[in-house]
Amino acid sequence: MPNAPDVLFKTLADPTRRAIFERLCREGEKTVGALTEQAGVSQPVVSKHLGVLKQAGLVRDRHEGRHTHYSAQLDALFPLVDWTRQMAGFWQSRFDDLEDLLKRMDQ
Amino acid sequence: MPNAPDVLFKTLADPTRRAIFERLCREGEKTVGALTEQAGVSQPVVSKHLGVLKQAGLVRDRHEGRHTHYSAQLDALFPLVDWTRQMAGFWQSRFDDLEDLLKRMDQ
DNA sequence: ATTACATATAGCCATACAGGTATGTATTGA
DNA sequence: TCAATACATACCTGTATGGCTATATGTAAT
Repeated sequence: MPNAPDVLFKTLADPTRRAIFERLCREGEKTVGALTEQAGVSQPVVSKHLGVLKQAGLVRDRHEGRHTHYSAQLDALFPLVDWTRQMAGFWQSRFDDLEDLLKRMDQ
Repeated sequence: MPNAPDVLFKTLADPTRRAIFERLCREGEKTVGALTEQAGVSQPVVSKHLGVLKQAGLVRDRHEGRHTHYSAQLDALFPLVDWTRQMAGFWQSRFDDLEDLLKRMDQ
């Protein structure tokens, strides 16, 4: 049972795949063909990466005739932000604990 | 030439390794032995993961006799925060562009 | 109907890597 | 000095997966 951060880290760990996602963030909706032109890999590979991104909720697809338009779903990144915040939070609270300890020792 | 987000995503993509890092964030400095007890994998595997985390700058080690204490280096997460912010920023600016366009069309 | 085009799927291959066991290297203690 | 402990390294193995080509599917155009 992979949790949200797990899926996100795994999905974004591949440079090619992350580059596709970044481009969708920067430039908005794009077709598979347009993405393939700059991806440096074959069209089937791009399709596969888009499938993984979609599975992770990071992109949406919209069919229009024989074209498929993909766009980034930014809210899917929230678990990542949340995870980072948690890590920072743990860090901070341990720091607070230390401060508390030092204060108590000071008395 | 892997950039910072690349290394971080790759390093944190493995659940076992990320769990080790999370534990160091939550509970602070720990020895390899202590980490191994709860990691669910053998000691050599834990050592290897710690090596990867260290390579990524996510942990520091401190030698004390025959013990090695590892601790999380939270600032190493910054490129991740930065990357997320960038993605959100692109999204936002494209949104602003759209708003601008609509405003111009409104006139 | 037929052809061209856009994308998805299937199947294959090579490589990366997480995990294991065995062993090496230091350091402590008897 | 010798045994025990703590960790790191070496080496092997199985599996996951990113890449490819070939092909299927579905849509537009002629």
